[in-house]
Amino acid sequence: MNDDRRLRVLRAIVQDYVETSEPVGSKALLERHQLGVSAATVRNDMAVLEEEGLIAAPHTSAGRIPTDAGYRLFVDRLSQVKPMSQAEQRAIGTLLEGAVDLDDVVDRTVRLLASLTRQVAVVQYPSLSRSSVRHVELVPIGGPRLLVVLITTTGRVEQRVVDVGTDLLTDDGQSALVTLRAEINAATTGRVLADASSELTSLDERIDPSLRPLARSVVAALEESLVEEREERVVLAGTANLVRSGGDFTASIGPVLEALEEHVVLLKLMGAVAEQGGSLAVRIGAENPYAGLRSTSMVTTGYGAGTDVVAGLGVVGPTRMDYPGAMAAVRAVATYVSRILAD
Amino acid sequence: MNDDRRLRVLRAIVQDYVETSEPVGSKALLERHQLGVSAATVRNDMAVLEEEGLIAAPHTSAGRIPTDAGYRLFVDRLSQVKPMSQAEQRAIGTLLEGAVDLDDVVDRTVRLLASLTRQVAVVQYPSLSRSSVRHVELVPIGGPRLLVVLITTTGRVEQRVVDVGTDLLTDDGQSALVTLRAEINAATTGRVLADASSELTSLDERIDPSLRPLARSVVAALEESLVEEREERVVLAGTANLVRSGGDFTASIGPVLEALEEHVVLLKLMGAVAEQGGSLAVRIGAENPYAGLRSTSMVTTGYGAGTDVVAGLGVVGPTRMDYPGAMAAVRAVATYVSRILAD
DNA sequence: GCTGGCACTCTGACCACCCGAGTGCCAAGC
DNA sequence: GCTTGGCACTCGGGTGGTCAGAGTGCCAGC
Repeated sequence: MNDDRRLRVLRAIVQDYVETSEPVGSKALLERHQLGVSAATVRNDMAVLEEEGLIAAPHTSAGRIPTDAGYRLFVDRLSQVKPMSQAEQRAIGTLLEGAVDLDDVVDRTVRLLASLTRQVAVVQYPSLSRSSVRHVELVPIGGPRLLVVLITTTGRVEQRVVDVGTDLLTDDGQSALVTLRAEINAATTGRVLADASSELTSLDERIDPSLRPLARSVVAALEESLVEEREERVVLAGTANLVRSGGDFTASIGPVLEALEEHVVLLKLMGAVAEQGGSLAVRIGAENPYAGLRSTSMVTTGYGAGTDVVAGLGVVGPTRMDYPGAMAAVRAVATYVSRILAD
Repeated sequence: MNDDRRLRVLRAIVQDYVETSEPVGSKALLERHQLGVSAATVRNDMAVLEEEGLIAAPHTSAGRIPTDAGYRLFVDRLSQVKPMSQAEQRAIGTLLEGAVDLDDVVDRTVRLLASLTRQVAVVQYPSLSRSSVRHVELVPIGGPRLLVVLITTTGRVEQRVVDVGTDLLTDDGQSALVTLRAEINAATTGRVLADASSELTSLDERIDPSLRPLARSVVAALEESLVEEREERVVLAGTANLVRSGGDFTASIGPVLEALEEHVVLLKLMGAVAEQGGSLAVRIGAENPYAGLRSTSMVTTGYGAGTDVVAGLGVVGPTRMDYPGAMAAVRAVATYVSRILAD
């Protein structure tokens, strides 16, 4: 009973504080929520909550604000992700379906997420290493030069030009190419890039010895494309929301902006999420391993073509953030993007 | 004589204000510059400069700060672009030469520019419409499906898949492709994209009638790639510098961030510069047509492969900005990037 | 275990004050 | 005719005091 009400008080405090961005006192709470008890009782509850480290008072005679632990409890047990309205769902769908290519999908997604949540949105480009091979193409482009094209399930296209040493425009060259192309596609199509890479190394033994020199240069080029780390990219939008976000940390906005420019950091955070199976992850304040983001929270999730998680997306904002709203938006957007990438 | 000294005073004011970001008074000026006259004289000069609208006093008993017009005069007549040191030049060169592809070049460039100037750096992706065709490749990828690849002189690769209606893996199909590929490359290689596009439309008449259906689908796909507007992209770095930039407009940082997110706006501004021949352009404060950027200045220039201007780059910062330094950095970086893209 | 009441505390707003930086102007000097 | 030293004036910003309000903790009673 008692315990239960205390949690209701905590929830009310979080909600009010998120809305007003001012410390909330016992009286204000009573006015805005039907708690059915008096201010004094609420005060007692608050005292207990403070002892438990869930809320804190900036100074003696101000209201309370939730601590990181308070938000954590709120997110874990006191809130449910509020579903997006039909209209919002449709809006998301139609906006994203208008995209013409991968760049455009990512661009639209990040802007959409920023405007839905009024926070900073972060979208990771579909990661090469977690996507799989759709097709490999070998294109002779004059003399001994060959264009090796790798197309992934996420729509990304990587290409390399290699010099294979022998003229490819002869009949022999052509037929060698046809064989090799078939072999390579048989070995790699549909596989995750890492697997494809290991398949390729064993290809050498299975193939006709006369083709080996050619095969080796092509495989080398492909491996390069496959292990490519640098292609891990993220895109941001809505950084302006940081300053407008309620004067929360207007002062300390600098470090946050700096942290956001460190794409590597963001990638790490996204990556960690994607690993853990793609469900919604919330990182609150100091839970964040990176100093610059200690005063912020992140809501992230994985997305990908169909059910494979190939990248992450999410939002970054002040710890005083509308968690249910952000979680709903992040989840909804991820679902739609995944659906679109599946094509 | 008189006039001359007055300009020296203006220059001193600009320099001091840029450095200290505090209104500069007559006494402070004397301490830091050898003007050879007394404070009273400087005061008289200041009064005149104020009448001419080149400087202004925030309030009665504070020093003066330059107006937009004052900065303009400073940039036009009182400053020379200070050359970068040998060491800096080398650093720029080696950093940029390490880039592995176009994305990487742009990424490194924008970060470099941000850290050199400690401002927000903006780099436009080499614009498709102003670059030219390096090579067109046609790749059959099974059945009637054909991958059309367009490679530009700036290293950008665009591709489209088209369904041409007939099977291409037959002997007839192959030889048709070879012919068409040769024709298309002959017509387009080396041409600016717009020209290439018009060449293609006339190709239809010259080609063997039996190839026309095939040619038409390929040309249609190419045209799509060629006119592509959406590919106009910009990349930003150093937004954190905005807040750290001396508390200048810490309050009004929001609108600026918003304006910077409007990539279209930035593109317009860059575009305008590129048009006018690629020389260094400086836009000061209210000279800027976009409301959000009224309190900022931009230093921009064009760059491109060799001498062709294909895109713009520059920095955005407070009007109180180190113009000579920014101009030097922008120019130097543009030169190096152009050189690298020329390969 | 809840409630009303009361004394206490702290912040933030408001105000008055003063100091110092900086100005404008003037009369004298080169 | 420009330059200079001098002087009165102005105004912003910092300091310190006061006050009201919001909020708390605690206690005694139901």
